[in-house]
Amino acid sequence: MQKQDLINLFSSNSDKYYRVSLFDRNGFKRQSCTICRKFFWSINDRRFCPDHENYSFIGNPPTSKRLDFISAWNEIKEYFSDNNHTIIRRYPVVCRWRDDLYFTIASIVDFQRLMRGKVVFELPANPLVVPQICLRFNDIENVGLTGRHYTGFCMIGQTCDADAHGGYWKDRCIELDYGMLTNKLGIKADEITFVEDVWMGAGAFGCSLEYYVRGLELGNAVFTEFEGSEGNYHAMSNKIIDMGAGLERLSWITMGTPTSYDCNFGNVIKKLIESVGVEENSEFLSKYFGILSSKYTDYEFDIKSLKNILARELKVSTEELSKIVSPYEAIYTVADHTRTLLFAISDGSLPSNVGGGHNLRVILRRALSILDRLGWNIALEDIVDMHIDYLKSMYPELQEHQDDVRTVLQIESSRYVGSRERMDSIAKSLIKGNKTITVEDLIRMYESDGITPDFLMEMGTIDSIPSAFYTKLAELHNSQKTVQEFKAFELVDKVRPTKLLYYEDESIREFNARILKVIDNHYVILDQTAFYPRGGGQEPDGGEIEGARVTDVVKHIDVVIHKIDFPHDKEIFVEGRQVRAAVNDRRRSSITKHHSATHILNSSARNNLGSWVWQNSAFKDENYARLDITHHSALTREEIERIEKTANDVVRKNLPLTIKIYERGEAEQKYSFRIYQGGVVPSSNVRIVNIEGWDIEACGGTHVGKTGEIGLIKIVKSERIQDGVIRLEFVVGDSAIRLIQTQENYLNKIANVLGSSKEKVTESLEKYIEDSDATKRRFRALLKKTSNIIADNIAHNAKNLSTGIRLYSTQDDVLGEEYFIAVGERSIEADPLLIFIALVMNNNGIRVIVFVGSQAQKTIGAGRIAKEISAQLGGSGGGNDRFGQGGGKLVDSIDKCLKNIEDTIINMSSKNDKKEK
RNA sequence: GGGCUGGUAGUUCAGGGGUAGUAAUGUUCGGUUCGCAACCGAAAGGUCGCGGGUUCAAAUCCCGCCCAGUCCA
Repeated sequence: MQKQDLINLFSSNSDKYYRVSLFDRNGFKRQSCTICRKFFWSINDRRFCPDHENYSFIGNPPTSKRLDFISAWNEIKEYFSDNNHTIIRRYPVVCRWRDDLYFTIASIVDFQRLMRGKVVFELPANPLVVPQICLRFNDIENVGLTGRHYTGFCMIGQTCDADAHGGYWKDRCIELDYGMLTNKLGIKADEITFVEDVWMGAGAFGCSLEYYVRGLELGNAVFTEFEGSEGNYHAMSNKIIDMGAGLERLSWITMGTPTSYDCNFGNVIKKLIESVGVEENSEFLSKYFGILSSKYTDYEFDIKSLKNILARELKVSTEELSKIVSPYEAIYTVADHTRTLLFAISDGSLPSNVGGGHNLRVILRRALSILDRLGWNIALEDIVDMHIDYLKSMYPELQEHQDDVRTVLQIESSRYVGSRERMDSIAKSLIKGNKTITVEDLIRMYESDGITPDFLMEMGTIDSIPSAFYTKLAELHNSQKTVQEFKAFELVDKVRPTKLLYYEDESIREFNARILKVIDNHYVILDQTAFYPRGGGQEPDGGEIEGARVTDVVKHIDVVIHKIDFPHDKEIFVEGRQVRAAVNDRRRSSITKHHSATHILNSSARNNLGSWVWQNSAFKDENYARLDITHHSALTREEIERIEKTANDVVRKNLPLTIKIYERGEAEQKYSFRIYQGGVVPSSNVRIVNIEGWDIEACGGTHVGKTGEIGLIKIVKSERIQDGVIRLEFVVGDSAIRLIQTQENYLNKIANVLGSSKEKVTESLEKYIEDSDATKRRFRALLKKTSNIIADNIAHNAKNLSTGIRLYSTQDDVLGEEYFIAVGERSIEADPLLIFIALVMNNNGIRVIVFVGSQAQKTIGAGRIAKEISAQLGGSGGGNDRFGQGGGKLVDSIDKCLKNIEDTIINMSSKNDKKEK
C-alpha cells in the first residue's frame, strides 16, 4: 500500500476523516496547496501549504511568551496535567523492549510491544504525556548545519487509547493541541495550519493532522485506527492517538533564534562560544539560517551547493560565509552529539564498532574530529557536565550516571586518539611509498582499518574518490547471504498447548502424561510436561519417557516437543497412551544453579564495573555456563576477582529467590527496564525473578530457592568476544569443585616436573626460564670470544687436497647449528682456501652446514656442496657460493658420507667446468 | 554471527622458506662540553603472539587458537 493511495483515500472523505469539531467552531477552512495539491486547514486564506512557506519566525517569533527547552516543557506539562493527563517519565533511549530497534526513535515506541511480528499498544496510563528523548542517526550530516536537525531530540508524546477508560478521539485531541499552542505558547489562531496526512507502519495505519506555524512543523497528531493492508483492512478495537511534537521546535517558535540549537541547550552554546572565543554575529546568522531553512525544505539541494547560493544572496564570498558560519555549525554539532551521547550512555549503551554502538562511536568521533580540526581544547565529558547541569531538573536520572558517562567518554576519546594516530601513520606511509593507490587498496583500507577515502582526500593522499570504490564496496556487501533457518514442526500448530508442570512446581521430577502426537518416531508431544525446553539460554532437561532417553526438548510457540532416542518401543509411543516420565534430577539441578548464578554474576559485574553493564546473552548448561556482558574494555585479573568475590558473598548470604508473574506494564514501571537483561519478553505477562535485595530480572528459567544452594561460583575465563562485549565463563557447585580439583592436579604435576612445591612453583619456573636464558646468552658470548681461536685451529688442521684447496669436515651431536655457523664463518675468513663442512645431528635428522673460502669459491660453491651432501643423506639443500645449508634424514648414512666427503669434493671440483652460470 | 588486516628489539617498523635488521627511536657505556642540547663511537637488548602441520630447513607456507584493529549483519 502506497502512502499516496492512503492520502487519496482519506482526503476523498475529509469530512469523515479530517474535519474535527474545532475546525468548524473556529472557522478553519479546508484549502488545497496551489503547488503540491496537499489539503490543509487554516483560518486565513492561503495559496500554499506550509511546506512552501519561509521560516518567518526567525528574529520575529509569533508568540506572546519566550520559552527555552525546559520552560517550554514545564508549560506543556502543566497544561496536559491540568487536562487530566498523566505525566510519565521518559523511557530509556536504548530500546530494550523491542529487538527490532536499537534506539527509541519516537515517543509511541515506548508503548509498542511486538508479539509474533504484530505491534500491540500498552499504555501505563490513559491518556498520558511523555517527554521522550528520541535518537535518530539517519541524517547525521545535516545536524548542526540546517538549524533544526538533531541526532537526539525530545518528542512530547501525547498518547491515548481512544477506546479505553479516559480515552478520547480526534476532536478532543486537536482541541487540546490547539489549546496548547494558543493558551500556553501564546500563538494566535490564524498562525496555525493543519495539514492532512497519513501514517502507516507495522501493519497499522490511520490519518493524521500535522500542525505548522510559519512554515515550521510543530507536531503531528496520528490517529491509528485500521489494521491490515489496502483492500483488506479493518478497524482496530482500540484506536490509538499518537501525537508527537518536537519540544525543540516548540521552544524555537517562541524564541525565534537563528537556529533551534540556540534556545534548546540552555547556556551550553553560550559557554562553548565563550570558551573558544568565536565572534558573535547574530544578525547575519539570523538572516543566513532564515533563508537556509526556507530553501532547505525543498530538499532539492545538497547543503554545499545551497551555501553557494546563500553566499550570493547575502552578498559575501563563500569563504567569508564559511568563516562566519562554520564555527557555529561546529558548536551546534558538538552540542547535539554530546547531548545524545549523554542520554545513550546514561541509559546503558556503549560506543563500539557493532550494532547501535556504532552510531554512538560515529557521532563521538565526529564531535572529536570537529574539535580537533578547529584546535578547540574541550573535553566531551566537560560539555556533558554542562548539559546535565541544564537538564537535571527535567531528567534527574542523568546526574546519577554522571560519573559513568564521564568514564566512558574518556575511554572512547583516548581510543579515538589511538585510532587517529594509526590512520595518520598509514596515510603518511602511503604518501611516502609514492605508489599509485588502486581501488582494491582503498577497499582493503576501508574494510580492515576503517580508513575512509574522505580521510585520505583530507590528508592529500589521493586526489579524488574513484566511483568504482562505492560500486565495489556495495558488491562486496551484497554477496553476503543471510542464511535462513530451517523450521520444522508445521504439524505442531494443530496441537493444543502443553501444560507446563515446571512452572507449577519446579520440584516435579516424575510425572504421568498422555501422548498427544508422535512425529517421525522421534518427537513426542505430551499433554503436560515437567521437562524444561531449551530457551532463554537455558539448555533443556534430560531424562526418560517410558525408558526411552530424552535427548532434546524444544518449545514451538506453546507446545513442548521431546526428542527421544532410537531405538524405543514403538508399541508404547502411540498417540493417546498414558506414559510415565522422569526428569534427570542431577542435570536439572545443576543447570538451575548455573542459571541463578548467572543472575548473581550479572549484578555483581554491574556493581563492580559500572551501570553500562547489561547482559548481552547467556548460556547455561549442566557443567558450565557463560554470561556475556556489555563492557567497554577487557577485564583485568583484579576486576574478575572482585566480581567473583561479590557473587560468592551473595551466595553465602543465602538470599531467598522469589518468582512472581506481573502484568508487563506494571513490571516495567515498578522495576524499570533493568528487568530486560535476557532480552525482550514476548508475552503480556512477565515472570519476575527476584533475588531479594540483589537482582531483579524478567526470566522464564528455573531457579534455586535460596542462593546458598549454588554453593560456589567460579569464573573460569573472561574474554572479549567483540567490541563492547565481555564473555564470562563460569561453573558452580559440584562442577566448580571438580574444576578446582583438576587445576590442583595440574599444578601438582608442574611442581613435580620442576622438582618444586605448589607454593613455590612460579618462583621455580621463573628461575628455570631465567637460567635457560642466561645459559643461552653465555653460550653466545663464549662462542663470540672463542670462535676466532677455534677457527685458527680448524684452518690449521684442515686437510690439503690435491686440487690445492683445503677441507675440514666434522660431525657433531652436541654443539648445535649455531656453533658451526659461527665457527665456519670465522674459519673461511682465517683461510680463504678452506672448505668447511659440518654434519650436525638434531632431533629430526642431520643438518648440513657448508662454508667455502673466497679462494676456494673459484673452484666450487658452498650451495652445490650442501645440495650434493644432503642428497647423500636423503634430503636436499642449497645456498650461495660462500654459504650453503641443507640436510637429510638418513642418520645411518652419516659415517659413509663423512668417509666419502673428500672424494665427493674432489669429484665435484674436477667436474667444475663452469657449466653453471 | 560472517569477513578483512596486523602481531618481529623497551617503542615504531622493515624483511617474507636458507646465519634475525650496520633500520629509526629509546637504554647503557665512552668521546666532545663548565653544564645541557646536539654530535661522534661502541655495547646491550629477540621463545619473530601461541600450538600443530608441510619441508633437509618455517619468523616466512598451511591449519587451529590467542590478542588488537576494522567492515558487514
